[in-house]
Amino acid sequence: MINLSYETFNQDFNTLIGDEWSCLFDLNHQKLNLKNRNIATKKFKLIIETVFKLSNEKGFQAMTMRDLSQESGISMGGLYKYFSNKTQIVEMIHAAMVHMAATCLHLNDEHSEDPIFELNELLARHIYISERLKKWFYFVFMEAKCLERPLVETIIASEQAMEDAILKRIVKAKQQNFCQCTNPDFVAAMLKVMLQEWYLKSWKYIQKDINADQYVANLLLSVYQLLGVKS
Amino acid sequence: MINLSYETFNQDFNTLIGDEWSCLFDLNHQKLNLKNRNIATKKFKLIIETVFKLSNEKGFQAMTMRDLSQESGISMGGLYKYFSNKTQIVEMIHAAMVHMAATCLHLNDEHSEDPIFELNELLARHIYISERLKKWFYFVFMEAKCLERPLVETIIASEQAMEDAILKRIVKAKQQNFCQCTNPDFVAAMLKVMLQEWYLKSWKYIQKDINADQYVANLLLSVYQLLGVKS
DNA sequence: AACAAAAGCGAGCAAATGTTCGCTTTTCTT
DNA sequence: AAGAAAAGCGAACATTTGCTCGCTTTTGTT
Repeated sequence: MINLSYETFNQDFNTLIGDEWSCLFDLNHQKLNLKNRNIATKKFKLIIETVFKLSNEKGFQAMTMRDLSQESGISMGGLYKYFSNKTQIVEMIHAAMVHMAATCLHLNDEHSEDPIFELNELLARHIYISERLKKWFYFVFMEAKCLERPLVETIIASEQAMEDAILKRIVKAKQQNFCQCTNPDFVAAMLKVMLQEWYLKSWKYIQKDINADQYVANLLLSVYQLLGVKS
Repeated sequence: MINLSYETFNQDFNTLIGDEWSCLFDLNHQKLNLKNRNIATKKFKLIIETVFKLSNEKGFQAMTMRDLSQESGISMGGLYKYFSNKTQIVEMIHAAMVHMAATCLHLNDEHSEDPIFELNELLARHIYISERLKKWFYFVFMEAKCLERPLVETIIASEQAMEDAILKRIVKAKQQNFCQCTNPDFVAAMLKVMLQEWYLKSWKYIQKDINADQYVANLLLSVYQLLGVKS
């Protein structure tokens, strides 16, 4: 029913974007006066992964610059070559994530005739990108409050956009008599929340030994059950 | 199919527990040397509601004691009569919430023969308690990281317990041939996450004018669809 | 090898933050 | 009404925290 797998998605991601850290470099090296791409991407990797680790342990606000310095092994002064202040760390992470997600997740791609197929593909793509950028999604979700108001609203809006995109496909499927769904809004909310579940509770699925492809399979099965898809 | 409503639940809550603020008083007045119940419950209400408000705006960590003082209109010294340090605020809120939830949510009540009915009741009860204690649930979910490790693990464990309780009823229903469910784990995760959705995204449902009872109705409909309940 | 530019360092500064304590005001009992 | 106890106050203190800047080390080019 769907011709995607995490394997192939991940290859696409690699060719399309490369890796997360050079993306960070590309988006920020100008204003930070970073010249050596090789050094800088390595440092970005080290710093941001440490930020993820410490934020995960006690939250971004509670993480001090001294914590970050000690844990990453980079001095205070050294750190500030890679961002100009603490809140900019969150902004950088958010901006890079949005950039990467937008590059490979095409909400408006509707080249199929079958709205159910479109829905499946939308869901699968989102699971795959959040699998690849698991820690980024988790971080942005948990620490969004550190951002400025307008940016927070951007995040809420893009969440809503995903739910709307799901809803749109369900309604379309219903109109075209592909399914019988009496509560499209609720089903859309349910599916969107299960997209978040994948990166918010990833430890649970690692523990259960369920990978992204298996999760997608479960999710698509639920789509059929919830929508009452006619075979 | 289910004889519960938020109306009746709320009445039970009031007779069983009274109100949130006197609960806070009862649990803490000894160690804080608070004598006047009347004054103290009013202050607790004022302080904790302000904590909810400020935490909601920028997070508990980012909220300073001066913010809390200014917004509540209580002096710094005055505040410290109602808790002994900042982290104790989170602990107090958490402890009171657990106490209230445990008092009126009985995970082990299985007096019915019908496991589907039991499942419905479990879900409805949880929606209702999280409706009543909406801000408490939201706060604890968002600020759990401020707590000590063992307490955080308590929270994770109780979340897992809810999912397990749901799963148990699904499996039971399947064994007794009430339904045909091929992915009980996934369905259990889905239902639990929709319980959280109610208090994490409450603004969405206020906006859509969907109340707790309507949400429960939607949820129970999904149970039927996901489990393939035989009529 | 020499030199300039980039990267890295960490003690030190200013501001912010949690908490205290001596004092005043309110409350309640007798 | 008087007095004692509880509640409330806010300036002051010690610590923490984000951040800078003069300096050293590393890197890459000629």
